Amino acid sequence: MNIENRNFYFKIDAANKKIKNYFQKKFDEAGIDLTVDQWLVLHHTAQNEGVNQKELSDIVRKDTATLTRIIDILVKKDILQRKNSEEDRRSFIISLTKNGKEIHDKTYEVVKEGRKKGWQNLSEEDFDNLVRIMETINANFDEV
Amino acid sequence: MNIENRNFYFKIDAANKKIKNYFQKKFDEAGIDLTVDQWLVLHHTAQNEGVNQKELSDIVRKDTATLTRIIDILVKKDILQRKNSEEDRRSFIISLTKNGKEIHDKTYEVVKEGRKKGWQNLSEEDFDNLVRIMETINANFDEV
DNA sequence: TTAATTTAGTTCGTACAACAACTATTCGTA
DNA sequence: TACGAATAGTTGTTGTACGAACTAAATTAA
Repeated sequence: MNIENRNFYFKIDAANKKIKNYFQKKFDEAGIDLTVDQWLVLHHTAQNEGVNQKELSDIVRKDTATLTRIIDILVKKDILQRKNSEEDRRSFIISLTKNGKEIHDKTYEVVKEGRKKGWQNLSEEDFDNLVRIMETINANFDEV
Repeated sequence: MNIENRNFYFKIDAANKKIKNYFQKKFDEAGIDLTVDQWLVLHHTAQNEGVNQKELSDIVRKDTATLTRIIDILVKKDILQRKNSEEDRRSFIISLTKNGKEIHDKTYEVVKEGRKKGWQNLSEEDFDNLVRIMETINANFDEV
C-alpha cells in the first residue's frame, strides 16, 4: 500500500472512541459516578502522590486548562484535594481524599476487567508492538 | 506483563491527540479553514457520494447528533450540501459543492504529507499489525 | 387502514480538548 | 536588587462526543 494512503488516524480514533465508550458504560453500570477522563486523572494522581497540577498535566497528557476543570469536578466530588505548595505559592499539590482512595480501588477493578476484555485474541507481542508504534508516531510528530 | 496492567487506552489516547493536533496545525499553516473532524466528514462524503446522514454517520464513526452539527458547519462554509432524498422524505443526501471538491483536493495533499511524516520509522508490517489490533479491540468491545 | 413501533434527523445538557488571554508568583540577569 | 521573562494556574471561546428527548416520516402489526 502506498504510504500516503495509510490512514492510521482514522483507525486509531475509531478504536479510541470505542474503548472509551465501553469503559464509560462499565462505570455507569457499576454505579461509578466518574467519566473516563476523570478516572485517568484520579488514577495518575494516585500513582504520583505529591505532584502539582503542571506535573500532573504532563503525566496525564492533558493541558493545564483541561486539567484545572477536571480537578475542579473531582474536588467537588470529594475525590481529590488541592493543598498549597510550600515551595511555590503559585502551585497546588494534588492528592486523593479518603473517599477518593476508596473509589479508586473499587474502580480499578472495573478497569482491569475491561483491559482483559479488550485484549482478547491479542498477544504480549501485540502489546509491545502497539506501544512501540504509538510512541514512534508520537515522536514523529514531536516539535516539527 | 500481567494482562490487567496493559493500559492500552492511555497509550492510544495520547497518540490520538498528538496526531490530531499535528494535522490541525498543518491545516492552520496551510490556511485551510477546517478542523480535523470536519475534514474527516468531508473526505468520507467525497468517497461515498449519495449517502444520507445516517449512513455517513456509520462510515465516519460519529453519532448522528454530532454529524448534524458538523454538516451544519460545512454547509455554512459552502463545502457540503443537503438534498432531499427522493426515496425517504426524512433523509438528506449529502454531497460536495464545487468549492468543497476544490478544498478536498487541496487538503488531501496536506493530509498525505502528514501521513508520510507520521509513519516514519514504521513499516508496512507495522501498519498491518496496527490495523489488526485496532479492529480486534473494536470487535472485543462490540455489543457485550 | 388504522395504530403502534421504528427510524432519520435535530436540539439540549454536560464534559473534554485546544488555544489565547489573563493574574500571581518566581526566576534570570544586568 | 530590580526589572523583564518565564511559569503555575484560571477563565473564555469554539468545536467535538454522547445520551436523551423530541419531530416527522416510514414501517409493521392488528
